[in-house]
Amino acid sequence: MNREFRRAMPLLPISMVMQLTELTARQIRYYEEHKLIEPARSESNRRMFSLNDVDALLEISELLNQGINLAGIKKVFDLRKLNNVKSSNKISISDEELRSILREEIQQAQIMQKASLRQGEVSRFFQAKGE
DNA sequence: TTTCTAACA
DNA sequence: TGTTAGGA
Repeated sequence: MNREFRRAMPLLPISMVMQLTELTARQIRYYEEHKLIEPARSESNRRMFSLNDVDALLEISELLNQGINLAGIKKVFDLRKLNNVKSSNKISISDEELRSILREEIQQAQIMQKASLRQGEVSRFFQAKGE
């Protein structure tokens, strides 16, 4: 149980995490606001990230690129916790179920994209009608 | 110099 | 999300 301890050790300042994840400070802080990560704080209130935080952020950007929104990512993370909490509690959620949910999230994201396009067309229509 | 919070032409 | 102000 030493590796876990090291991975959870807050060591990196936000500047390092920015380079490691290619994310902007704004994004990193934003994800923290939404509880996707919970970096520790130094005595001077500076965020101190652990390797676990870096991994989480890398995964967040991946899922984001796949079209999933923060709410979806939050679900995926929460489900994973619920699934990990104290050894794989016998039944809990299977890997297959987790992937299934992830698939649905991606689908929903695609649907939302199409919806946005339609909304754009609709708004253009009204603008044209007004002009 | 670096990072923090809050806020928005 | 970007960006910036103002403080630590």
